[in-house]
Amino acid sequence: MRDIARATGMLPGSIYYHFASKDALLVAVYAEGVQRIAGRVDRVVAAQTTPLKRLEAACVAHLEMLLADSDYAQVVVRVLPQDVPAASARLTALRDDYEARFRRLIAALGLPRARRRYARLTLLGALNAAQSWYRPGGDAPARIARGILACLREPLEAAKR
Amino acid sequence: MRDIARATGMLPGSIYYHFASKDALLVAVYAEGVQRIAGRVDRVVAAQTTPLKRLEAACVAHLEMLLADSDYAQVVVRVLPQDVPAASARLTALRDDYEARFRRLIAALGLPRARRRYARLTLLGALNAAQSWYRPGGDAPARIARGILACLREPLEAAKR
DNA sequence: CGTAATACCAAACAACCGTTTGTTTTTTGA
DNA sequence: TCAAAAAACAAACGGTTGTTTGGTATTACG
Repeated sequence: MRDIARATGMLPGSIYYHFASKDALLVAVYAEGVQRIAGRVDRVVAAQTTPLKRLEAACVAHLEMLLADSDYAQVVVRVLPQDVPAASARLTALRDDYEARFRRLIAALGLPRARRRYARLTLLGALNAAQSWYRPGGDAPARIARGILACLREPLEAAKR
Repeated sequence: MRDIARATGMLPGSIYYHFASKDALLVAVYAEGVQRIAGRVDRVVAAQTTPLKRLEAACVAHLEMLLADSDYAQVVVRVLPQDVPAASARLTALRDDYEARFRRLIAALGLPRARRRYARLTLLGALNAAQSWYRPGGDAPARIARGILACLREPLEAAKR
């Protein structure tokens, strides 16, 4: 709280005029982060027409936000609802609401029902994990997103070259 | 440190006879966790002969350790090297050493070079993410591991039912 | 203009944190 | 058996933490 106060040019106590507690501030930042990512994803998805193009656009936007807007994204990805018992329900709701976008995008692909859930969890898990191994020098976020999506599109055992 | 002392029946200061600092203790737990997971993975991999069976066995063992032996696994998965600057090199080395197993297992599949890296990162990212959404009621760890691996084996756009 | 809401300051509170120091108990081995 | 090494205790250290309280500028508005 003292670090945040210094960064905003306030004294620590002044924060409590705006937020009831540290946890409440955390939730506000989390919500803002989710909203920023969701906003961008929604925008780029709307610009595409085929189910696959829409999913790809979502993955690229998701990862670009995760790796660029890193302060908010760090909170959204690394803070798990169970880390903040006092707000876990609220955080879970925000996360579920966001991930529903990918549920719908994947459902549009026409996969068998049983595979949809794992496709979503695999995709989001792999994308989010990129935040921990990404280094600015290597592949650009958009390329990484497409690389991960390609792993789900082209079978592992095919195409021995 | 006080919680750990209580759990081990010691006073807080006594821990410092065994470990130089809190970070040193963290590294020791991390190393022990990696060793436990790696040991089990190595054992089950050795029992399989084909490249694909070996990779599948590794995924199942990895996830079973992650979801069952949850105290050590929690440390190994959630603590990132950059979280502990004083020990980040040591943690990175441990993690790289473990993940090299998957690098080799995937290389044995005969994928084109360019795809191997993303296949590994996608697979490990998706498996590790399961730790945050897994709930004891649902699919068993082994089934989840196979479900995730199936996402990389069967193309996304195929098999409309 | 003046008053009331808004925003922030100044200072402290109590609890908690990782760690150190000197001492005592327990275990080991010659 | 008895000295030495190992292990744990007892108590505190200085610093950090989230938060509260009462006062003070600043702004908005009837």
